[in-house]
Amino acid sequence: MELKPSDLRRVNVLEQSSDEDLANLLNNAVLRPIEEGEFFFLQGDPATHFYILVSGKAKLCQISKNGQTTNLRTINEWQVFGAVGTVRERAVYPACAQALEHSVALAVESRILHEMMETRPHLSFGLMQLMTGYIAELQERYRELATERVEQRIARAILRLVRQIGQQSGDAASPLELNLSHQDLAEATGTTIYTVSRTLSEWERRGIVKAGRERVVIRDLHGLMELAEGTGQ
Amino acid sequence: MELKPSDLRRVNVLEQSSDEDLANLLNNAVLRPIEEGEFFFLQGDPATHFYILVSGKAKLCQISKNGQTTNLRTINEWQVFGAVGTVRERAVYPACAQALEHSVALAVESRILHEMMETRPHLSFGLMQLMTGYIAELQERYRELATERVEQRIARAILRLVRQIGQQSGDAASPLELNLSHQDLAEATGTTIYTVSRTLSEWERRGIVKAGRERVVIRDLHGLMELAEGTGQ
DNA sequence: TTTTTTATTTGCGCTGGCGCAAAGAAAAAC
DNA sequence: GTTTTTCTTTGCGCCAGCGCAAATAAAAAA
Repeated sequence: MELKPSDLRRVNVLEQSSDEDLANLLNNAVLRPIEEGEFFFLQGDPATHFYILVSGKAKLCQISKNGQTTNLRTINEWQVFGAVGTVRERAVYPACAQALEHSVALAVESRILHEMMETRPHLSFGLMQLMTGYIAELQERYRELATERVEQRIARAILRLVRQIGQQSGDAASPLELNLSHQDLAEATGTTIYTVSRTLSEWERRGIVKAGRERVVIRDLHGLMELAEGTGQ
Repeated sequence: MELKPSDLRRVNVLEQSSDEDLANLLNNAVLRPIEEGEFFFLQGDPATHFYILVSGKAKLCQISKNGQTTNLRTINEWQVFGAVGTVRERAVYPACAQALEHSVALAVESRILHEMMETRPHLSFGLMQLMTGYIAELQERYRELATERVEQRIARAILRLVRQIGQQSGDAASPLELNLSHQDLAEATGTTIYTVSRTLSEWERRGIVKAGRERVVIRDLHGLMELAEGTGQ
């Protein structure tokens, strides 16, 4: 695979960048193909590069000492991740990035973007917008985890993914089918595969979803939204 | 109370700013005194201003529909909060800011800082450093909430506050006494006042802390750290 | 001082969700 | 095809933590 500078305009933060800048980024970057399940970087690694996901799908997660994984967010094509190093010298990644399928990311030296941001405010603003959006989502999910029941959190997680994918594909019609395992859902909502399974089974009985192996089909979007809102009880 | 431009250098982000810039900020700002329990802003309000806490203490929190409060972080003197509006037009605050005691904050028009950042990269980097630090903390707390027991989370919350205050006062000797109610701890760790009370009572029996009304004195810092690490079992 | 308010403690019962274990089902590898 | 691996389901027992209710204690107000 070969990337042209202009391809990078598909990245939100780089929309308005000049050809020279984009070429400069490419010159200080390498394409890193990563197999499913492998890591782009681990929590605690020196944040020497920031990444742009070129193809595939990945997730940001934290792994606790006892081996439990917590999903923080999913990363889709042309999204930036691991950008802490562009902001602070000798930073380390505060989470790990794992490929959910065979994926390719462009690893760009943090220093380069940092230097560019010195003179290109739109880059800083783009990155800050990413950060504030991410903070808002994290805060919301934190509150959910602290105050809501598992069923509600699973409903929200599914709807969040639906929105994310719909937004990315630009489709007006929501994709009512998701590829995600119970494991994924459990890690994203802070519960266990057993509880996810029981919850989905119950929903299937009620005609809200249809669950398959690593697949969830939404049958009653409205009903699911009610569950997410905690209405219904 | 009257603020001099140079006072603003106590704010991390503004350390390196020129006198003119600081004066400019002050000219577009007002001091807002807020009584204990009242709000600087609510979640969803238009983010027209960003704030610098001049005196007192505040917290960022979310309040869910059913009235439950979740504490996101505490804000100490000379810290910046509510800065989303400086990054994006027509942004709204993703959380609310509540005074924990009688407090005064400088409310600066978001637009001003935004304009300054166009030409002063160090401001952007300062703000981004705040954001990345906050993101790292949120991610960590999210994982804790998803994977750890209540006892461990309470221990961590207490230690976090100790570190925060020690860092702020610049004291080498940790302050082993905290002013915080069970309510605060419950909201910060996603549990209930009952469980906090039971946990502290148990710790008191074991000689780890001494609990009073809106007060926690740490007797055995090492023991508390072991609880936070999940060692001990 | 007394009264009122606010914070904390604790007994008690209950339940949401955990997690083992074992079986079933779908996919992948051979 | 068969075997192996991976994912899902479900019965079962259990317990961490919830939350009411009532008592107690400490502070604040009168």
